[in-house]
Amino acid sequence: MTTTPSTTAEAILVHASRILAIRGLHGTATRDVAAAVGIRQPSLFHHYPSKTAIVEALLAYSVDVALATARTLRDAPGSAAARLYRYVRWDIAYCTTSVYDLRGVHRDDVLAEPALAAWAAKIDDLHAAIRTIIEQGIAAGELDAPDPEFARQAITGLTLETIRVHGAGADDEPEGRPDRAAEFALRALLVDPTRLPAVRAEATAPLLR
Amino acid sequence: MTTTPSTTAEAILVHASRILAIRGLHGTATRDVAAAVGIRQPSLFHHYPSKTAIVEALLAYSVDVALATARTLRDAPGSAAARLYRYVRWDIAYCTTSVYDLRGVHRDDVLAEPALAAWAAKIDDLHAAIRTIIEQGIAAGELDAPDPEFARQAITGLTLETIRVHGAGADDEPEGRPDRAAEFALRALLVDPTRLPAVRAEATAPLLR
DNA sequence: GTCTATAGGAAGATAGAC
DNA sequence: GTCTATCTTCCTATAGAC
Repeated sequence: MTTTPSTTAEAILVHASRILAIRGLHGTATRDVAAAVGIRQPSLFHHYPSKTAIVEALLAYSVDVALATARTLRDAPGSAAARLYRYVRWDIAYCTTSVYDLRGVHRDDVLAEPALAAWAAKIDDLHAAIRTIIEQGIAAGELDAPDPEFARQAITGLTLETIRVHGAGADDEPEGRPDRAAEFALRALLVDPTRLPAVRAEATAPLLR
Repeated sequence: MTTTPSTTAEAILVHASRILAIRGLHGTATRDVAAAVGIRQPSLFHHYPSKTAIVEALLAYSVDVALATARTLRDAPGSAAARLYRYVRWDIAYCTTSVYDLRGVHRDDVLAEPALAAWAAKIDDLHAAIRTIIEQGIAAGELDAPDPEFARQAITGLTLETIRVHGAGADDEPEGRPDRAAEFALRALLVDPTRLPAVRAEATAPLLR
């Protein structure tokens, strides 16, 4: 958060993400972004062809890696509970240690924009991969959820709110957040909650290839 | 959702809430609200003095009752786990059975608006009441959470995402949603998860006065 | 209570100088 | 790569007729 961006294009993304997080897509004026960067509004368009392109760059940063990670974990060996723990932990760590404030990027005002429909579809794919991991856990008798899709929604809500609170600037140690969120989700889903330490241990170990 | 509003003022709230849920505060144009209602844009201002006043009416509907309910449950007798279950269940049922689409009302683009700061403060009070119930549960040895504030955030995220998905129009039975969300939260927090049926039974019974 | 007309400003984006 | 100047469109809100 305190790192000075090296290029103007980077600085635009940083400041745009922060304003977007608070004011939303339609409340984020290119003039305000430019002012935060320290340039005039038309200069933005030398770096990005449109306001939408700025948001797409942030979506790419947020969604592409998450989708790849979720699919890797979906197809990885090991217990589904540990893979789910690992994903939640990774996702929150990835978003909360980023230079960008990614709170605003997954909201309906962004994803309902027709020009961004492809990103909404990618997020659907991401959700499907996470749901599959949950279903694997249920099939293996590790997890218990009456409706895997509801469990996925619950984890999404937990994750997004954790990222939101972090972005809003809570001052307690952010180090523990990813693990706390993953533990909360797994405690709610594990058939045998006493397995949580073992699941955490497996999820914290280096990933097998 | 299919009920025809009785008055124009009501119809404005219904349609404004739906557009607000998708497009956000700054993306919700009074022209679009008026068009959905079937009147011209300036006619809105006969019923509400400003666009902000429309949002305030929705915030009042959403927050005032929730705050009163949370404070009542905070001070009510009975186990804290059951009172927490009851709150989550009630909150989701209240929002998902409303004529309004309340997804957009708790978002940062609304609550960061200077004119709506009083409502942001009320939501802080609401969160404090819920956190107190969690702390009561921890003190009583019923609940286990390393950080009560984090547990409160997790429940908020779970609740908001459940309401969001409902508003987005998932077609599965919405009847089960409030209980599923409350069960998810309590399973994650109960020291002894096998007590969940007893907690649910207490939470479903009529509230003592 | 709804309308037309319009004020007054802010938005995204382009043209072209330097 | 950044600037000034500007186009065009969209916004909230007001005035006043019916």
